[in-house]
Order: sequence, then C-alpha cells, then structure tokens
Amino acid sequence: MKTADTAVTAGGGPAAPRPGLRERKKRRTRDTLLRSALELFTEQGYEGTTVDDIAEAAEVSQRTFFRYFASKEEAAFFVSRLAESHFVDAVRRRPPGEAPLDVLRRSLTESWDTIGEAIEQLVPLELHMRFYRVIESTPALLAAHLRRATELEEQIARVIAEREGIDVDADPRPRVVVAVFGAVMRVTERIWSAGDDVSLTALRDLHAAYLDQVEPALAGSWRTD
Amino acid sequence: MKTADTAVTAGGGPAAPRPGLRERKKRRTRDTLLRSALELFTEQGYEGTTVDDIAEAAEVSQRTFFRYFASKEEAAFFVSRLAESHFVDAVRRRPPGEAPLDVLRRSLTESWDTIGEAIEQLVPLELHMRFYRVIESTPALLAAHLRRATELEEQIARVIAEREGIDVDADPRPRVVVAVFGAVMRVTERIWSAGDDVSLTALRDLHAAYLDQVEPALAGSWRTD
DNA sequence: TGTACATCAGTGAACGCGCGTTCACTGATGTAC
DNA sequence: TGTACATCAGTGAACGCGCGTTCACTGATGTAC
Repeated sequence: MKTADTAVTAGGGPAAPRPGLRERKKRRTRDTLLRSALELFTEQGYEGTTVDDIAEAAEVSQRTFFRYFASKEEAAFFVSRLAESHFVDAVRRRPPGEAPLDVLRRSLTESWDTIGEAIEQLVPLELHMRFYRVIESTPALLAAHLRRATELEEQIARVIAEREGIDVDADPRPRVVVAVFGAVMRVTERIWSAGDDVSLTALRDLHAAYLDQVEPALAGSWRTD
Repeated sequence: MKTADTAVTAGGGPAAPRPGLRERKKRRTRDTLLRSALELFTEQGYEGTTVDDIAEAAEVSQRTFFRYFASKEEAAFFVSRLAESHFVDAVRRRPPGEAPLDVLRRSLTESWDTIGEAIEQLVPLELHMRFYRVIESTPALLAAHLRRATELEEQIARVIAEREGIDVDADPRPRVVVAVFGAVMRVTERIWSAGDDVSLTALRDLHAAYLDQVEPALAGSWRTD
C-alpha cells in the first residue's frame, strides 16, 4: 500500500499561480470523492460503505478512487491530516522561551481559529464535525485515529525538543509533556463525541476545562475539594 | 464478529476441581493455537501470517481456530487481556484512602510481580515479550492495541471514581489521571520496544523513570535543570 | 490560429487475497442406568 | 463393569465479501512549432 501523492493544498501559500484546467479538474474530482466518502460514512457508517459506493456516488470508477487515495482509510483521514499540519505549523511558529505546555495549549487555540476556513475549502465543516463522531464510534477508525495521533505526538515531541535545545532521546520531558497533552485531547474528544453539542466550540471548551484538571488529578489526595 | 467464549482461566482461583478430559483437551488445543500464533507472528510478522498458517502449525483445521478465537486479532491480544485483568484486579484491591496516582502506580508494580507466572501457564513469557515488540512495529496491531488501551482506561477510571465516591461523568479527574498514567505507559512501551533490552525489568524501570518526569515536564519552564 | 505530438486522468473488466462464515458430518468424551 | 444415548470438539469443503492491484486502452488537456 503506497501513499497516493495527493498533497493537502491548503490556501495561504504566497499567491500560487492559478493552476491549469487539468489541475483544477483533478482537485474537483478529489474533492467530490472526499465529500461523497464523508457523506456516505456519516449516513451509513464506515464499514457499511464500500469503495465502490464512494466511486459511484462521485460518478467515477473505483479505479479512479485509488488514483487519489491509497486506501479507504486515507480518504477518511484526509481532512484530519490537514488539521494536524496546521497544528504542527502553529507549534513551530510559537515564540522561543515560552513554556512547553503553553506552546501546545496556545498552538491548539491558534490553529483552531484558522483551521475551519481551510477545511471549508475541502468539504463543509459541519460534515467534517459529524464525521469526527463517526471516527469515535467506529472501532477500526478509532484505532487508526489513535495510531495516527501517536505518530503526530512523536513528531511534535521532536519539535519541542528542538525548541528547548535538548535531545529527545536523552530527556523524557518532551515526549512526556506531549503525551499528557495528547491524552487530555483524546479524553475530551471521546466525551465530546458522546455529547449533544457537535460544535467546535464545545470541544474547545471541554479541552480547556480538562487541561486545567491535570494538576488537581495528579495531586496526592482528592479529598481537598 | 462475535466474541468466542474462551475465558482466560488464570490460576489462583480457590482450588478449582480438576477439569475433565474433554476440558483439558480443549485448553491444550487453545494453548497450542496460541503458541503457534505468537511464534509465527514473531517469526514472519503478523500480516505475513494467515489464519491457515496458524491452524496448520497447530495441526488443526482453520475452522477450529475460529472456534477458539473470534478473529486473528483476538488471538494476538489474548495474553494482553490476561495481563490487563490482573492489573484491574490489583487496582480494585488497593486500600481505600490511597492517592489515585499512587493506586495506579502500585497496582502496576504489584501486577507485574505476579503476571509473569500467570503468562507462563499459557505461553513462554519470553515469547510474549518478543511478540509485544511485534505489536509496536505493526501498524494494524499498534492501532488495535491503542484502542484496547483506551477501553481499559475507561474501565479503570470508573473503578477510581467509585473508590473516591465521585461521579465519573461529572468530575474530570478520574479520566484525566488514568489517561496521563496510560500516556506514560504507552510512551515507555514504545521506547522499550525500540531498545535492546527486551526484559520486563527494563520496561518497569523505564516506566518508573518516565512517571517521575511528569511533574517536571508540566512545569512552567524547563530552564531550571 | 492551426497542426502534431506528448502527457496523463480516467476507464472497464478481471483478478488475487485472506478473513470470517456456513453446511452437513464424524468420532471422542461424558453421563445415566 | 457394561450399554445406550447425549453432548460437543473437530472436520473438510465451499463460499461471500471487500480491499486493493493489474492490464491494455481511450480521450481530454497541454505544449512545441
């Protein structure tokens, strides 16, 4: 299984020349496939949707689907990939000297501020949010999501270590702080996906509240409340 | 996909009457399947091993494999399941009043003390340790492992909440402390599996060292070292 | 503006593969008397 | 201890399914002159 070379082309790059007709057609085909996939996934479930279903909904051949996505899973996580790269970029841009945990926290806030528009270029944001809940409730997707999250964490730990000028393999702190932050993210994602409020705001609030509970949760005793 | 009714029968129960011949044969068949599976997985990889391969190695039909394990994945995680239930039992047995993080820490130490023998009843411990590294290096298995870990964490969070007499859905702390603990576990598992020392002791030491780094990692600034 | 050629997105059909299921059956173990 | 019957582990063969691949091909877009 090779990775298809469908790069996430987010807006924002410095005035890319308008792509040719062929290029625009390609992007349209890809976006149609993507939207069809997410719509079917949310309507009839991930497992209940075959690649043939998606191709048919997008009115292309199954062969064409695989030209754009190396696998069904890659299509499912295409938008997430975009969001993740936004987050990593935000981490890279934080001013030096900022405390690591604050770097993560602020990068998240920052990337959430802008990610919405970027996603809208690809598929309706509301569709993405609904699909996010499908991920949480589909064992195979949740598993893949967690594995991907682990890979992202490793990447971010390296960025943090570099910022701090330390060796990621010698000092446990970069991986630990990122793992803790990620653990809180995943707990809140799960709770959010089980709740009624599908909005991004609800997820953000939940995450902030839980992050504030890390210190109390690790405290010696909980009796003090 | 239904779960096969192959309960993990660990030793320790109060003097179970010696099972009949049929029962002993069943256990032998299951253990042979299990050992064959783990051996093949470590030798030729998880994906490189078909269910037919396993059945053939165990000298039974493929049909019989599925009588014992609902899926290939279930066989892969059979031993892990045993270890997990040991851990949960240990958590349940901690004296009341102990701080939640200490409960987790001590339960792990305690269950690691005894889990080795229990595993040996099933398959050679050394084989299990080697297979654990296969999990970490096989995307599909790592994904499944992480999903399972998440489920286990939810279960433990409920036990902790019950101990503390609080509502797991109203108070974030149980899920947060368990998630943080679990995050450290998984970071250390990954590092351990990439290293040279396959021993359980190495994993234990690494975990203890990393757990001690949680507080420093969350500290405002790292400059103080 | 027009022609000739190169590139490459999309096609259709067929295939390989392994997981997990279904069927009707055999023969060993367990139990009742 | 022996007989008759019930239970149930294991069999063999075939199948359905969907993912992802392979093949030789068509026709639209891009480019050179």
